[in-house]
Order: sequence, then C-alpha cells, then structure tokens
Amino acid sequence: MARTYRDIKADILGRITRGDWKPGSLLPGEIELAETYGVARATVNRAMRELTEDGIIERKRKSGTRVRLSPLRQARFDIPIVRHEVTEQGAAYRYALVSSTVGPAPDWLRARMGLQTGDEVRHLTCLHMADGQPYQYEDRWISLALLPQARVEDFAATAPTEWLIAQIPYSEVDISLSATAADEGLAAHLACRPGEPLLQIERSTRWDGKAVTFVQLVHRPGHRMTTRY
Amino acid sequence: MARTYRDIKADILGRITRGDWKPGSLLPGEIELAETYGVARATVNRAMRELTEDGIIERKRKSGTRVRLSPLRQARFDIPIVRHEVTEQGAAYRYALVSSTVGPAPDWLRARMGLQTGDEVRHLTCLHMADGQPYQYEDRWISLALLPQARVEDFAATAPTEWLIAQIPYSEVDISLSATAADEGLAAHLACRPGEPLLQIERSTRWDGKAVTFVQLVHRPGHRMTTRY
DNA sequence: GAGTGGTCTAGACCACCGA
DNA sequence: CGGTGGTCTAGACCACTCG
Repeated sequence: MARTYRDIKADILGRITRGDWKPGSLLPGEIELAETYGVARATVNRAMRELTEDGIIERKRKSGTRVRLSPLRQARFDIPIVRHEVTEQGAAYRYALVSSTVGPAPDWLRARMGLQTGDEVRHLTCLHMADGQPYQYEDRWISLALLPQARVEDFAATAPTEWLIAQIPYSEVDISLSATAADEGLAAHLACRPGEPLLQIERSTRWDGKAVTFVQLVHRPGHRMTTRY
Repeated sequence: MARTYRDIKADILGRITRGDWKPGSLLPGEIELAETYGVARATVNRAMRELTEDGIIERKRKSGTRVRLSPLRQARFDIPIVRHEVTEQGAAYRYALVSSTVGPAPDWLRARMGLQTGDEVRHLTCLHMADGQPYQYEDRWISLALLPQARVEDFAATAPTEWLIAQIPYSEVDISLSATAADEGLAAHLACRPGEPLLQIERSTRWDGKAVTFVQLVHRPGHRMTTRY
C-alpha cells in the first residue's frame, strides 16, 4: 500500500503510462483518492500538484483532474558556468580576454537591451579553453548605466560571467538558442573553418526590469547540449 | 504583512536579490521564519521548497538553509508539437511524407537505440511546412520490436510524432541540441544553400526502459528556440 | 449554488547529519 | 546526541468555475 506522496505519485503515473487512465480521462477527486490510498488529502494533493508541474495532468476547480491530451513536453537544461562545465569534464580550464572597449551602445544593441540613446556599454570578447583547445567564444556587452563599476573592472583574470554573478546574483534572463556559421574571426578564435556550423546561445539579463547585460556564447564545433526528462 | 506562501516566497527572494541575504549566508530556520511571518511552519516550508526547486537556495538537514553560492541556472524549453508551433504563429501548417522504408536497423542506430542485431525499424522522413515554406525536416526511426503496428501504419496523413503520442503518451526522453550543416539533401528539402548552419534536435524515446524511437529534427535556417526564467 | 482543487493551521513524528 | 528540514495528519476555509 502507498504511504508517501512519492508512492502515490508513482502509482498514479504508473496507471497513466500503463493506460489505465487514458489521455483526456477524468481522475478521481482528491477526497476519493485519499480514501483509496488511506492517506490525508494533503498527501494526495502534493502528488497531484507535482504531476501537474511535470505536465502530466491538468487540474481545474470544479471540473476536476484530467490526464493531459497531449503531454506537455518540457526539457530543462542546466546553464552551467563555463569554467565548471569544463572542469567537470576533467579538462583544464583557461580563460583569456580577447578585447575590451567602452563606448556608446550600437543601435542594434540599444534595441535589443532597451537602452537609451547615448548609454554607454563595456564590450568584452573572451575565449574559454579546455585543455588548451578553444571551447567557447564569448561576446558580451554590459550596461554602464546600471553597472558603472564595470567601466574600470579589469577582466584579465576573472571572466565577465563570474564577475557579474558577484554583482547581481539573481536576475531574470531571456535565452535564445540558434545555429550560426563561423565567420573569419570566429573561425580563428575557435580554430575551425569559416562557415562551420556552431551552436550559439544568446542571453539577455535584466534586473529590476532593466537590461544589465547581453551576451553571445558560441561553442566550438560539434558541441551538444543534452538533457533528459 | 505576508500571509500566503507566495508572499513569503516573494519576500525571501526579494531579500536575496536586494542583497540582505548574500550568497552563502545562512537563513533563519523554518520555525523562526514562521514566527516572524506569523504563519504555520508548513507555509514557510512550501515557500522554501519552491525556492530550492528554483535553484535559489540550498537546504540541508541540521545545517540549515543557505543562499546558493552561484545560483543554479536552469532553463525550461517547451517541446512543442510542430503543428501547434506553426499554427500558433498564425501560419498554415502542412505535412508531407517524403520517404518510408522498413528494414534492419543500421549499426549506428542499433548502438544509439540499444537494439538487437536484426531488429527491424520503420524509417520515415517527412517535411513540416508553414505557409508553404519548409519549416522542419524530420528523420525518424521507429522500433518494430516494440511497436509492430508501425510496420503497416500509413503516415501519409498523420505525422509520426502525433501517431506516436497516441501509442505511448508518456515516455522517457533524451534530448540533444546541436548545430549542423545542410547537406545536399537537407538543402533541397529546406530550400537553403548547402552548408548553411541549421539547428538540430535529436530525441531518443524510451518506454519501460526500452528504446521506442529516435528522431532528428532539423529546423529551417535562422530558427531560434527561446525561453526565459 | 455546489463541487472541485488551493491553501493554511497546529501538531506530530521521522530522517538525516553535523558537532 | 540534538537540531534541522521532510513529511504526514485532520480539519478548516477559501476561490474558482461549471451548470
């Protein structure tokens, strides 16, 4: 007999995957299930709530709980710090600052970050290496309106990402994943041929609703992001 | 005054983002917080549990709750059904079956799916279109050992994904994201130049621990996957 | 209006793990 | 060992929404 909310969650999920409860069908109410399993209603509720978060079932007051017609598929990808990603693979991590400038934000960036005309930004490009091989190329813009201390910071030793985490640990982020072709510069930095397909991640970070930083991260050829669910 | 677990969660998160509680620091215990907020301990627990799931804090019995040193970043991407993805953009969806064969699984696929020598698979390639333009190219393999009914199914009208969901609604999935270059065939199907960088998703689906299907989904040039957190 | 899920409470016991 | 979080209970009230 099931006793914990985990047991109950597993049992309900089992009935769904085995086809006892088919997509679209109505599940028993919480009170009934609580009696069936011999537990308190709160315990059943916890199990059902997690199944809802997992995209397995849909719940509505009054109408009850149904198995989702088409399961809501969502994958979670960890967004690692490059240094950790590299060292966890057992490789030696090295970071190099490639270029650094300060100036007014170009138009496309102003649009993208929602900056005012004349707002200045620190523009950094850097390279992250694993065992001496290029691993990821980083092209970052930091708003000096919000982070004036970025004007004078020396990024020779510390990568911008890790510096930024120390400044604003918790923020809102937009992420975009796409494929891009290596141009001459990228090819040189990542030691690949021009035109080679590369996985690119773009991140916009906001704090208190205001744009803090925008970054393009381009991975070396063949890089994969993986996850399971 | 905070009254619900949402209020409390927001208040705690606010103190963290504002820097009242810095990364690595110890938060008050649940009992103390419950008294502070004037609620039951279970309410504080719910708030803290969600902050843990969100990767904001770390909890350990006996030692207590700490703000994570470097916030655990994870992004959730919805894995939509192509047809829904297209129609939600207001475009007309069309599906076309390109090729279909039945035969023994090639070696690389056997390794990838963990099939036995001689296991047969149905191999399908199809095209998903939005407003008459190529949108996504699908290259799918279905294990006939697990889904014998796939041998005779006519995929002319129904896309494999949607048929599969009807057969095994809930399953375990491995996902891999990468960039690939269009070869001659892909270029023809997706109406792009050979060599063009394309975003590719590979999915392995298991049910009851056994490999059911493997698919490569290649998006048209310029496609982006986006999310926020 | 009434039935369902959403949440809160007060109390209890347990499991883990650091000192 | 003792303190912390993890979970369960029994009961209650509330909010949403369908009929």
